[in-house]
Amino acid sequence: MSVTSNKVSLPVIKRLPKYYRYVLEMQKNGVVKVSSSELARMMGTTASQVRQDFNCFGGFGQQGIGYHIDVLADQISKLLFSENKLDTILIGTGRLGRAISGYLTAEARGYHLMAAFDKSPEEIGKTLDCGVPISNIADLEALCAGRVPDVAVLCIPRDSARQLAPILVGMGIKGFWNFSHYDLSVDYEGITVENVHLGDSLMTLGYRVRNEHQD
Amino acid sequence: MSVTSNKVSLPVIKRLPKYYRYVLEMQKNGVVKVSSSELARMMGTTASQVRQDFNCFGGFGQQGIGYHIDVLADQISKLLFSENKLDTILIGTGRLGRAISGYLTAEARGYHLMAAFDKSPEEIGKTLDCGVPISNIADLEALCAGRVPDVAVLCIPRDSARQLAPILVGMGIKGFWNFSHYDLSVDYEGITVENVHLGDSLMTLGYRVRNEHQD
DNA sequence: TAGATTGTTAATCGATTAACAATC
DNA sequence: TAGATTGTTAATCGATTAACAATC
Repeated sequence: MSVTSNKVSLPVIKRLPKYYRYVLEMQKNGVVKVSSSELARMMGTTASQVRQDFNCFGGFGQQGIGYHIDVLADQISKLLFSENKLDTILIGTGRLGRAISGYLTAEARGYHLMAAFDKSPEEIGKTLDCGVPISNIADLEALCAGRVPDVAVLCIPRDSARQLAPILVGMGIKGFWNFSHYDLSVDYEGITVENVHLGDSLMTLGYRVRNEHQD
Repeated sequence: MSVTSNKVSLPVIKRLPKYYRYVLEMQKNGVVKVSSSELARMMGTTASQVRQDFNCFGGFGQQGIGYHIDVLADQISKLLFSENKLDTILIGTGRLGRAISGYLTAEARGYHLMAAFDKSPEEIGKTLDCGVPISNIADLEALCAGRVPDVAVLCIPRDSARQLAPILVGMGIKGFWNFSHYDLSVDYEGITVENVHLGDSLMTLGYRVRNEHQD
């Protein structure tokens, strides 16, 4: 029942939020139990994979019966969200940064935005919609001296991210959600990076649309 | 030299934009050639993989010499961008939609934003920063009758995306860049979807920060 | 020619899928 | 008990890595 701790593979971890969405939806609709094959059809995968995935965490089901939605929802949410929210800082409050900050505070569970930073004098001193003030990026280390953030969200250009990276890593931040065109994960091994490169993603889509759907 | 067309695997395609970034940067810095091992170090992978990847497209290098930066830049850009930009529509002009539209028109190559849609009466009639007017989502099919978009970017809630999906697929749109919490790829096989689920990505990061960096 | 480095085939590794015994 | 469905081991599949001949 508890995490077997034998290091769960990244593909499995990345599927957890998707399981969670489908489970929450079924729960909302009053569904009580689900089989691995039903869940597999929703997920677009196989029943085998569903069972393998859940058994990475000890198994959530009952032989002969299936999976109870409530158990699934409870167990997966325990995996995805801990009791303590992750202290998070936002770096870069441009258009994308602001969209992300709204998302972070309004929709995302498990994160707490403790500060936001920008280098532009026009931005500094303003306040985000969520009430968090925008601080001078120069004061980053001073303002985080009392409490080291768990996670930094980077919405700044490539070169700025590159400059800042050693400072952020040096501060002891362990996780990055990276919208910069800069690959933190390559330069700093050992830290956890979730890259969401909008440009890269668009290029990939373009390639596939052109090459996989020949007109 | 030309694409061997034997269906390139998705992992390879997804690495192309990253290769492209590093190659462009080297080109900017006046670097003339690079070896597979140098490129591998930057990418965080092996020289073998670099050579395997490039050979999916016929091979861009010279034995004994390495890869000419100019050749790489030229070949990879040919793979990633075609002569004709992809006609693109944006659906949902909220905070995230607007950030994406700015990105799409200002920074992303290979795409042309032909129209934007929203259902909110306050939004309809306004104009995005890039000059594209916001149309009523009810007029979607009428406005796209003349030219079917290649790609749709969805920045709307889950339920709206679900309602709209059959219409969009029915219109003949082949590619989706999906910021909704709705998994188009599962319900409509055969279409190309690039999912960029901000929430999922955050959940994954949280799991990894908590479990891979035990304090 | 000798050294370097690619292109390409072979080996390994890991993730997915299949099979089946356990059990509700 | 019989049917259903999980947990788990085995087989397959695909992607990554290693090895080496080709060649600049």
